[in-house]
Amino acid sequence: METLERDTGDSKEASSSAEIQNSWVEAQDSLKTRLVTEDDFRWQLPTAASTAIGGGECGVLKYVGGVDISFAKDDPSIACGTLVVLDLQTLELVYEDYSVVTLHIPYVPAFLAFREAPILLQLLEKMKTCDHPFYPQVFLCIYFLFNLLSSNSGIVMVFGCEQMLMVDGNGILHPRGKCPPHWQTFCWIFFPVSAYCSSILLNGFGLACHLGVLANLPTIGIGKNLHHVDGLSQSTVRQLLETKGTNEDILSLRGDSGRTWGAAMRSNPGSFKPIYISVGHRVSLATAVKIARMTSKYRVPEPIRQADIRSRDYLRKHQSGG
DNA sequence: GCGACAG
DNA sequence: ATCTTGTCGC
Repeated sequence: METLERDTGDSKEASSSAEIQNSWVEAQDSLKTRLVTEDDFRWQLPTAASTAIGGGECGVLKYVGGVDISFAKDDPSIACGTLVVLDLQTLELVYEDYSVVTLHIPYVPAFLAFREAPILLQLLEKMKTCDHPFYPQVFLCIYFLFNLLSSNSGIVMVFGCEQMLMVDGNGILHPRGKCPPHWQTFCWIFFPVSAYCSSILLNGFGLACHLGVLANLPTIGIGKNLHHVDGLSQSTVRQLLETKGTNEDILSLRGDSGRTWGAAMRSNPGSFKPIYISVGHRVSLATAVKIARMTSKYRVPEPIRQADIRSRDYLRKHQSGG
């Protein structure tokens, strides 16, 4: 039987892939109970008025982070994790950091986070421990206290109150939330209380959710391809976009069950290859779409695109020639 | 039973 | 995720 290696401190245990996947499912379910799928942050999105005044006031979202991972062409186990932070107004880069590591966990569809989250969390931790000029220092102390009092995760994140993170990968648009058609409606009518509890568990839990919960950060998930779920497929989405014509560039991703998993957005009216936006953590879909739109110069929003490009460049420069 | 399956 | 050439268009 195929086995995967698992690091448990000093000793390495070999477990069957089925066992490991079961433990991954448990971990996802447990983290999922802490997931917040509505707006839960202190800042506001910049408006025309706030930018006219200058955009420097407290409370207006000023920075957007982006994370991505690239891989070496010769050795797929060598990876470069990247964290960038862009100014939301100018889309200029204000921070970048890289970490080249060897990955031992394979990519398994629906369990991407177990492969990629550790390296990305490490970059976020590192940023937390260093002071950076664009950090709102006042919030930093308050937020730190708040985290100390309320945190039940092992990671206390101080990212400031005016930032959020875009993740290359999905949020709740993820297959573990799959449910039979009309099951949800049935439950809401006859068992409203348990349905409320289930509605939490029915969410998928992709990389963006995983990172958001562990780092206690607002996150949104950006997929460049669709992870098929609840009857949704790339061809379905393209057909729907075609029937919508050029009037609308945004499409709500409603599955067979009636559940909305996210949104498909195309930057160009003529392009039928959209990006897939979904809620990560502490951000509603409406807000996620707004932020994706205001950071999109090209098909892929800038935070993700910059992380993507720079990650590949960094790996190229540092694997050959030093 | 078989295929599909983010990065 | 990565390997890949040119080509068409702003």
